[in-house]
Amino acid sequence: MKDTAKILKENGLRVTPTRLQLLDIMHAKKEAMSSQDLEMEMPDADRITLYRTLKTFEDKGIVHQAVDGTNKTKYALCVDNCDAHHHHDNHAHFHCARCGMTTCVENVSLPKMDFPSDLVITQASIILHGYCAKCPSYFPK
Amino acid sequence: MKDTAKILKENGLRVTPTRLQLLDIMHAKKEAMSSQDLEMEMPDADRITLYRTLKTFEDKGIVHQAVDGTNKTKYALCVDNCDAHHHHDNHAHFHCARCGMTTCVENVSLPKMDFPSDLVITQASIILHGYCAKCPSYFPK
DNA sequence: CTGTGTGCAAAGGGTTTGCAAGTAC
DNA sequence: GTACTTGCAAACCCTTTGCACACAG
Repeated sequence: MKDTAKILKENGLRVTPTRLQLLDIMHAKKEAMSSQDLEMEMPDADRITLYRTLKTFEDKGIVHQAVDGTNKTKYALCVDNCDAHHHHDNHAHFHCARCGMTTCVENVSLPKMDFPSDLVITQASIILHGYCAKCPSYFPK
Repeated sequence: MKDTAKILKENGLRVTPTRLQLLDIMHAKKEAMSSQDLEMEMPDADRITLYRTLKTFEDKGIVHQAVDGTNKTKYALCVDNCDAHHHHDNHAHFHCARCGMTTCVENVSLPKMDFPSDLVITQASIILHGYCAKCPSYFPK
């Protein structure tokens, strides 16, 4: 059985062409993708089905939303330790100001900080803005 | 001249009731506010004018968008060192999972981290999720 | 066969645009 | 008076919902 199919089965989901293709694409592209990005990659798929599939995957903990400061909902595959009840999306997200690409940056973890004592912090995310390796910087140092 | 009016003049904007009221409200509330929040605070103002005013303020560097992970655009007054060309919104944003309130947390600065060397980082933001002082935690420690 | 998944149409919500009337300066 | 602002209507996304048909198991 293909890996992608296995992921679906493990989550109690039926194996359909659209779901397989969506998983394949998200696995191939390392970037976080918006619905529109995915729509362009999957011209044959129905847009509504795409929305529903993404929501289903999100509920099952297969994908998570990646916030990159653009106010566009983007999705990325979850790492292994996510499940339906709790997302562990503690890595940083990098957003390129030029090409708009968003990637997960695994090696940046949140350092210890002094939070205001009246706040209960359950999760912290980091968004990095800048220019990716393929895009020249507008403001070279 | 009122302070709020001065801000407008300094940015080459005409002093109008809507703009004064918007600035007053955002100054009074310390929280980051969405268009809908502002609309409720300003029942007399036209929604479209509100959108345009926010965009104008953003262009002039008077307000900035505060990303809090909710995919809702929220706005907050800029600190002094913002200008039209460059926002310096390096403080953290806290979002309460219960009441939805978003505030700027001034005292949390981004510690030094090891970023991937092929990325040029121009700005880093921190989003803190949790429960504010007014909201009891769902998961008490 | 049974329940899940899909596709189409339509509705919903937030945001932007065009244009004429109103207003700050 | 002139240019900037506003207000209304309409358009424009993006996303969700309803429902009948199709398909995986």
